[in-house]
Amino acid sequence: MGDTCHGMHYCLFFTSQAFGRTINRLAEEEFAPTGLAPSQTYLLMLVIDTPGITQKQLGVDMQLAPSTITRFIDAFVRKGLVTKEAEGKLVRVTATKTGAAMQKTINQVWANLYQRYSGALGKDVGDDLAIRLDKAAKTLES
Amino acid sequence: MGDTCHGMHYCLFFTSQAFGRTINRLAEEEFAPTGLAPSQTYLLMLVIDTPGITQKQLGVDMQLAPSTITRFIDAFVRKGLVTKEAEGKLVRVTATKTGAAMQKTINQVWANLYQRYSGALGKDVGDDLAIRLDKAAKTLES
DNA sequence: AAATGTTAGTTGTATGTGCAAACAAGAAAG
DNA sequence: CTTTCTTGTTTGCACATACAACTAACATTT
Repeated sequence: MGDTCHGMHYCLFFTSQAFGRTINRLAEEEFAPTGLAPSQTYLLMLVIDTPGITQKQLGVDMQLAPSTITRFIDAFVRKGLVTKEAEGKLVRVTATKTGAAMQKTINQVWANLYQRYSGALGKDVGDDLAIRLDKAAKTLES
Repeated sequence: MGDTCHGMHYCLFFTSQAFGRTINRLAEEEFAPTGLAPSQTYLLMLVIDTPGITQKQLGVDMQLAPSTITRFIDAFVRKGLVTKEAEGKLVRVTATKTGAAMQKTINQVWANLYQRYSGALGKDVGDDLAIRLDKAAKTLES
């Protein structure tokens, strides 16, 4: 034992990646009705909840690179889900009526996903893990 | 609250993805000396530690799709780090001398990564999180 | 042992994601 | 006020990764 990452299976990097892939598979199944990938669904929710949010802020919230946000938002524009509005060097993003109308579906599949992993892990275990991960991500960023 | 995933920031799917991206950035920095991406480094470690391991098993261990394993292993073969040996429908993979020689470097960068996130999060917090994630991933798979 | 099903691996293709470079708008410094 | 520095966004490229369709080897059933 000592102070290295060994016991490979208990290295935080690798456990988080493996867990991420596992829960991503569940999410893709449950989010299929939205026609969007899970990460994109989350992005759309952020836009719906915060009209006029900047791409910069979306990147910070999701820990995604600016270029990734650009591409996702452009895809949403093409699908008519959001509008972009330049304001100086900023780009502000707002959901269209079509985009906002997806909120109900999103809430539904989201609840389904929650039920699914909570059922397997236990509600308290899952919630606790989510809180720890959120906190840890914020700590590591600084 | 109720039984949905809201408070988006405390949805296990999204917190795990955001955390995964954050720690992946750290890992890419620390693993740079190996010349391999972090996931590939882990894969190579598995092969070094388990000579003759099948590609199937590697996929299970890392929660990666078979096609991904094929491509990573083929890249290793091209770099002369491992050899593939067909045994019926199985493919067994073993590190070459060159591949095995990387173990020392890998251990070093691994220790660096561990130091880095343990320093930020606290050793016990990080270790605990890794154990929880490992357990949760195994639970969700079944 | 022939037909059928199952499992491991591969290849084509598509998407997610990041980095580096370019660019444009603001801000700061001379 | 110009020059320089910073910041938000975009675009070109590269790589990670998955799925679907395919092949090959094994296992089961009859």
